[in-house]
Amino acid sequence: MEVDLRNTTQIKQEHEHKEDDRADDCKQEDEMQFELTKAEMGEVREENQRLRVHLDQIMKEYKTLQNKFQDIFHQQQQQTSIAGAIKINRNDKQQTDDESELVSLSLGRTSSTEPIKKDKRCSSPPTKGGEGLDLGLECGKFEPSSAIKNESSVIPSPDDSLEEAKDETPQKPSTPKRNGEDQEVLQQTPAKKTRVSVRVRCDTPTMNDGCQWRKYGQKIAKGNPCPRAYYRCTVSPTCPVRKQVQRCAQDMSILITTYEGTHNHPLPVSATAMASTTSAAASMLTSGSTTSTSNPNPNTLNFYLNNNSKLKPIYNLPHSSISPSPTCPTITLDLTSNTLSTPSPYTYRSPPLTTIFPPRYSTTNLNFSSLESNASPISWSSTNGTFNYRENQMGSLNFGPKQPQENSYTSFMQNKHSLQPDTIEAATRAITSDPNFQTVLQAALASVIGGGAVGGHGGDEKSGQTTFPVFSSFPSILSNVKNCSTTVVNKPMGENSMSSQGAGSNSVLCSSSRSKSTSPETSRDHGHVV
DNA sequence: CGGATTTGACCTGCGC
DNA sequence: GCGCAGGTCAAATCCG
Repeated sequence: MEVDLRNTTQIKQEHEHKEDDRADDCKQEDEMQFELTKAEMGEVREENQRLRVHLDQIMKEYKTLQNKFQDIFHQQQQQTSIAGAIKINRNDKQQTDDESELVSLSLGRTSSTEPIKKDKRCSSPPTKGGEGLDLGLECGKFEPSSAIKNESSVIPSPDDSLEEAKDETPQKPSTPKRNGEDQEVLQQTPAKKTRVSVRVRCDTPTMNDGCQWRKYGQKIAKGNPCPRAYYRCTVSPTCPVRKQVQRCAQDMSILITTYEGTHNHPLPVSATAMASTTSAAASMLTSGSTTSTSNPNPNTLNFYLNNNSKLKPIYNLPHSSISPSPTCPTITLDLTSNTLSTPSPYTYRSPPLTTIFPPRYSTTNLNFSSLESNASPISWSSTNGTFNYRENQMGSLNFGPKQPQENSYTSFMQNKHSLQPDTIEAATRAITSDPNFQTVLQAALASVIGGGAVGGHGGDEKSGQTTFPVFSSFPSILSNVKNCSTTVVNKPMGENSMSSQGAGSNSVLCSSSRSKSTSPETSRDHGHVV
């Protein structure tokens, strides 16, 4: 019994001892943990500090570039006004008149064979051209600050409601004063409807853009034997988005779909690419920068896509008949490209890229190249993430003008040969840093890349994560584009509904060094994206 | 039978 | 003010 008691005591003591030890261990562990956390916090704080410094530096650079660009632009304005006047007098009058009412996003070369029809409605007097500037893509003067101001409206989100205000509180298109002073007022009260028109070769009655539509009317438009159909978005009963579908009078195989409004509801994944594109394009109209009065045709921005040494028009000039009236600024995304075959002499001709990249995505040159300018293109190097003068290479973005008088981008680029390379680089950086520009670019790319999903069997995208090479140094673009494009980048484009097109059709070959090799056949129909 | 489409009527804006 | 053209409405019709 005594032994037992002693044993018990002993055990008790040992137990207590152990508990003490454990407590000590715990204490030490806690202390260590605390120290570790402290150290980590210190590191984080340091990192924070570094980032802050970095941010300050970036902001500083941004401000400098902004000022620099404005200076450059002012110089360009003077030059352009002279050069533009000469050009207009020579042979560009028609186009000037037509394009003044339209914004054209041309990821690809402008069609040279499709005549630009002169429409009564679109041939407006010069004063009305200025009208278009106010709410259109006013690139005559590219002001990052104003772009930042409107940044929120530029981000192409399916839920973004660019025109919600317009649609929910219908306003009669008043006749506001169209001068620079009223710019802000106009932006706040978007009286004009912004439309995004998509031209695409399509055999089906409508193109599958991923949304649900209900037809509510049909009309034979004058000058076009093909009826125009009117559709409403039925995904949400309150959705203000409408679209018009019409065959092109000149080419019945071309389907012209005009979108109006912005979806006020979540969209199916398959619809996001188109929605992003239209939304972003529209936002370029509504959130436009301030106007250059000296730019006779500032509403046109052309995006050229260089594909395998051939410039492929992804977005090009619309037939002016599509633009219904000056009160409705229209962006036309032209995905019909087979009319063009001759590459621009100013475009870098890349070697047969199939030897370098998988055939399906053999190259990724977004070429904003000049058709008229003799200047070499400015390119954005994917290797160092900057724009480089006369350094056009595979996987680069080349921005250039089609017409010298078109907008600030183009007018700026058109005369770029007279500028110093470093100046150009600074300016291009400034341009590309603009949220509007990035948004439209990303949306356009998303549309191009993601077209298979939208145009074909919507909604069967895969969740592959393929980084578009050209974005590797454009984190902001990349991050946004990822949302709508990467899911479709890997999609075999042959699946889309446009695969019926001939070999001469627009083939946007999105190169990706990381993409898995696919059959050459699947590389053909990349361009038909909607 | 319910939802989608068709189609003629009506409304509105714009040019003359 | 009138006519024209584009856009929308809503009843009729179609279709699954």
